[in-house]
Amino acid sequence: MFKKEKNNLNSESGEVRTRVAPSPTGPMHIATARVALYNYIFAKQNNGKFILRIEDTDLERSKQEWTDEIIADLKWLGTNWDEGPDIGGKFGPYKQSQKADVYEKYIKKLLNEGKAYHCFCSEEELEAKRQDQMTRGVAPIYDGKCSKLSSEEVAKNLAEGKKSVIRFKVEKKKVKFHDLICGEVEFDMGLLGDIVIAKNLQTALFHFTVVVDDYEMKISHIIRGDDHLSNTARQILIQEALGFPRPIYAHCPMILNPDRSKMSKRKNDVALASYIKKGYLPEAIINFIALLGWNPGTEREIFSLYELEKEFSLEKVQKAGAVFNIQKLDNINGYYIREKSIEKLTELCLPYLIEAGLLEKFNGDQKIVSTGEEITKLKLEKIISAYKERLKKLSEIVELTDFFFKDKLTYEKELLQWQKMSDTDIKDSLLLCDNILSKLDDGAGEWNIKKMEEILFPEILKFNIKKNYPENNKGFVMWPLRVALSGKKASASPFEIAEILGKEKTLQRIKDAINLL
RNA sequence: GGCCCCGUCGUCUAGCCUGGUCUAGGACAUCAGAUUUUCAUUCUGGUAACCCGGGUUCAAAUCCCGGCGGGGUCACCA
Repeated sequence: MFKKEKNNLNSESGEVRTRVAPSPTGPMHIATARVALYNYIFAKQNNGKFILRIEDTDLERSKQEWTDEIIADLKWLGTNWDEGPDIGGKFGPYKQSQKADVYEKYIKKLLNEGKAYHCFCSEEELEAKRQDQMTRGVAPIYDGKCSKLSSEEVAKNLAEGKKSVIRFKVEKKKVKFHDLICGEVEFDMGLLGDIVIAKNLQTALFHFTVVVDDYEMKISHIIRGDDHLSNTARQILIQEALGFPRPIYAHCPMILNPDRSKMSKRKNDVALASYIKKGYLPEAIINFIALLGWNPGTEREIFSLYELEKEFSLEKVQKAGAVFNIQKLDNINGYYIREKSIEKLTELCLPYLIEAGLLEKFNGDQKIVSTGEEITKLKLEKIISAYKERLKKLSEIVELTDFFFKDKLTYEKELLQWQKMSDTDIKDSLLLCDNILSKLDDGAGEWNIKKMEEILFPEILKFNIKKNYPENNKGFVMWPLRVALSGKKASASPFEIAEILGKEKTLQRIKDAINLL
């Protein structure tokens, strides 16, 4: 792949204005998030404006709830838009559904100038023709039948109320345009049929509304997905017919499934909302999607949104699609989790613990655990702290720490076994823990990790000698203790857990384990 | 099928424009080791790629041509 030639990224004159134009027909796609990010950053670095436009012309499929989700998602990412209708002092999104009159004006203009025409072909008729073309191995395009209708026939059909759509006459010529990412692109429009730009005067369709809105919103740069590359030529033709200036285009490569097809919900989780729910941090998502198809040309990989505004450049965006690699996302997310302060991380984890029913309600600083017991903010922070390094995503906090919030633990007794210990050995080991740890004076502040190590470690040595275990292998005591306290084979240090659990609960759990044997 | 785009480790990529410094660099994943009571973190090391074939050249991942492969798009969706 060759480097794109350098471009003056600013439009000829005036302000840089970019937009993201999702359609609210489902959850916001992760690819939309990336396109939004690129548009946002590009606008920021050029002192321009970033705009959100909801493309809800398809009334049947568009839903307000999805619009709400798009808004929430964008805010979550931190890619706020700079303009829009006033909604209680804040910027709302522009919505195409509210602009029918504007589109109608332009549709009429094209109709009057003979650049568009009414088409009375039925969908069945069209479908049949398409099938025929396909079987003959020709490109399935509209034959332009209705463009040949006389104005009398059209008037007659219209008067009869015959169902029609409005088609744009596609000029049979080559359309060439420059793309900031793809370079020079050329399409032969002779290969395309006349496109439907509106179902009727009141209902304009995608290709048309995009062109009109980008003009009316004075969009200077259109940064969007690669899948729109071939749409661009048609839209340029509509622009020309309407006498609009041509914006600057930049088509980003697709985000791919592992099999290299366009990332789709059938093969992947594509909704940004679902990543939010799983507990990915906005910093991580931003960083990760920015890197999907772009890199700074250095070996640096960690970027905040603010830093991206400084470093990002469209020239360094790849032309090839990029596979969405969840492992890399997890890695970056883990990094940002580790970067969080304990206070902040605890706050972020709280909703997950509550949703899982581990924590019930708040009582000022005290949180009520599902068992009815109260837990202090400090203790909660200790729990989170113990698991900070193990967290890849926030939702994992539940399975990692649930045992802190339960009364009784359930686990297989086999789990208590370290190497080839017999039940008696395990019992002896646990009895040792019970015996030694119970000596610690809780009231005197002795119940802490340091003290536990101090008194138990020498005893482990003796225990190992007595049992003929390798002297330095603390596992013969620590492993059964870990399982007794957590019920899990992977956990934080048993002492760390014991300290958080407190003396009473710790000893109780050790006894519970002994009873299992 | 037509048209368009793309092709460096498994994945994201640096290098390509301006050929030699590339025995191809980094990151994730993976493997091994260190630390450790487990997992994780951290650190060290390893395995692993220029799609193929021609051509140009003293020299090609880099330039040219041809194949092959992958993807996108061809709606009264966006």
